[in-house]
Amino acid sequence: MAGRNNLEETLAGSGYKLTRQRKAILAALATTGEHLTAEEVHQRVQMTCPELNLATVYRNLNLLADLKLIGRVDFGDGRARFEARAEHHHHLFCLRCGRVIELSSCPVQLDESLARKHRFLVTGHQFEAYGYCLDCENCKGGS
Amino acid sequence: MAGRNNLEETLAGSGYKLTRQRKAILAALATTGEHLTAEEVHQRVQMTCPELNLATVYRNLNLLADLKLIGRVDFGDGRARFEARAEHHHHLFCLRCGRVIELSSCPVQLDESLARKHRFLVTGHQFEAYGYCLDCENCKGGS
DNA sequence: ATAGGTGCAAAACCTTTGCATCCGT
DNA sequence: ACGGATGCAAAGGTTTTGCACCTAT
Repeated sequence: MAGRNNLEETLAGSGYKLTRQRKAILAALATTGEHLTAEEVHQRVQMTCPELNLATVYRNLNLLADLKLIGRVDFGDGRARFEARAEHHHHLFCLRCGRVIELSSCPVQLDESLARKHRFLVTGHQFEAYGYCLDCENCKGGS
Repeated sequence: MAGRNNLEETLAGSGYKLTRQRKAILAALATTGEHLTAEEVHQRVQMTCPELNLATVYRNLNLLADLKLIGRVDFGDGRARFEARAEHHHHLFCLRCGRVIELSSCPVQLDESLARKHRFLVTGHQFEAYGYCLDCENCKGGS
């Protein structure tokens, strides 16, 4: 597997230092499948790195996301979320319970005709789908 | 055309008052094809309604968007933007000059198999594409 | 040793809210 | 006249920044 080691090597290889704080942040994301806000990362990191400051969490989450070592997601609720998976992918977000389902394939069809028609070079996109997971869909009408 | 009149009637018909401020805000959006932040709406409205407060702009943009009388867009830069077009549609956003191109068709293919596979009811989605418009693409390498 | 990283506190930024007053119906 | 709407100011929440000190290399 190309796990944490790969991340750490890449980080160090880019001229960035491998600090205790960065290890803790990477570990917090790597050991959960969830999509954490900076605040949540900060909370989880308290256990292994109690003095780690929230500003440092922000600085590092942004750095790691810019380096594409982690992923940054926007569920439209006004705060950024971060996840271990760095590759391009999308999510189904439950509006009721907040559950997140990862999509393995990208449902966006950006063909060349679109680019030609609008004379626009698409370099990336962001897509998130909203709705209700099975559990929440069932009790939507109920209670 | 079902223009401003329609909007005003819908608003009044929903039990909401048709104030000078709301007229000005609707007019500001209707007379531009752009996607304005609350701050930008506030600026443009100064001409016709100098005392209109920014808080009122926020209250009304949110109300109008909730009533689906205007559209709310998120380009991922941390602030909401609003536009006259209320129907579901998407954009190409130029990362260099900020130009926005409206897409007439939705390039997202959310078929039923996806819902079935993940046992998820998709009620909406948000999608924006990023890249470079023709002008910016040309001078990207150059200067 | 040195450049980069961190902690702390303060500020920036966008947005919302409480309350007294005002205005559309 | 009534209830919703507004203006003002203050606060809320997230994220960034300045600076002195610290630390990985």
